[in-house]
Amino acid sequence: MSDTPPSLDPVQLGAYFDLIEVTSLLRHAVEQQLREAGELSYVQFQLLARLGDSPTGSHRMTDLADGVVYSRSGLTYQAGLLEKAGLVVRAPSPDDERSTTVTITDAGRTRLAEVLPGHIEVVSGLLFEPLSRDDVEVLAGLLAPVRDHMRSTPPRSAAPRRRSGR
Amino acid sequence: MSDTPPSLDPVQLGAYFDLIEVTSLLRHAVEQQLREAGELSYVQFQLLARLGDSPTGSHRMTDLADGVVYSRSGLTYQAGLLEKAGLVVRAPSPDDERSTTVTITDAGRTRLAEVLPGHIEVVSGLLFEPLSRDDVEVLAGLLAPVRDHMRSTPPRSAAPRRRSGR
DNA sequence: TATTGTTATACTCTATAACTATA
DNA sequence: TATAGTTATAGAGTATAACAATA
Repeated sequence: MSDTPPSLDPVQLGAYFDLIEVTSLLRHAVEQQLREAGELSYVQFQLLARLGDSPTGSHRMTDLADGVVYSRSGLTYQAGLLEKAGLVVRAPSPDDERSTTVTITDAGRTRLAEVLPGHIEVVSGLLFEPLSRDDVEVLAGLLAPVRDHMRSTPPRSAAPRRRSGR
Repeated sequence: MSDTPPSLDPVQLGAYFDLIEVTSLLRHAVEQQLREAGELSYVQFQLLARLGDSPTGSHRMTDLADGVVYSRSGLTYQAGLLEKAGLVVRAPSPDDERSTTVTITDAGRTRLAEVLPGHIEVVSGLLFEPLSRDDVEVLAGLLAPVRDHMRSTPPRSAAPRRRSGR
């Protein structure tokens, strides 16, 4: 509580509101598509996509928790659902017995492939339709630094127990 | 399933992912701030802010439901919470007996004022810090048409049949 | 002791459908 | 009949804290 003047000019305010509104609507539409096309929540889709992107098809729980915003117990819950559905498997990590390695299964990849086209279609039709190629490039150029800034600011998933340096 | 080429180029994909990630992190931070500073969920804050912005301090339930994405029952639930907390009042509309008019109370305005500085500080520090004034203007210029487009797209259940040129 | 992950639990939120009442 | 809103209910998702196991 020092010298930060808390105010947003009208342009900032508009950008902020539009950002929230746009992603809210987009998320809503995408979640519906994922649910209908493949019985997946958005978080589950993100996890599957992340695993599918990995060269090994695997990630440690902690890495997934850092990538996806939520808490560890939340990740355990979601990973449990995915495992129950046969889309991933969990196994102790070879190098560190404390860690759990999550790996996407063939069924998981299949499910991902089933869902992806519709997903892309929604995003394409809803988000990118009114944007030219140049627009998209500009947008990407604006968002990347913001993302980096947010990522570098506070550690997320590992909730600091007691005194958290700040 | 034939002529729809569902694909996003790398730039689009990056923009999409960054958009989701950025708003996810932002939302998370903002929700925490709102909760700590004023016992408000984000939806509740949006409702209060919308009412506070109105010249009359009032809106019909339907208008609020249209503004905030969720279902009517969800709005009833949230409005109930706000009313229980004394931040809004509900009354039958004078002109249309079916409608309910929601009005922000003085306590609601006070709460809003308590929460707003911290809210703006979070948004400012997290979203706008890495962006210049020009950047923000460009961003706003990109988001506005997207928002309009999304708002004007009525049903998105299962109508992916459109392939215009690209 | 610190880290990784799980479990138990409690709670918030959202959606669906049935219902009331007004137009 | 159509619209506005509420209620009941059921389910998904998240966070917190306590816990066990490994480093």
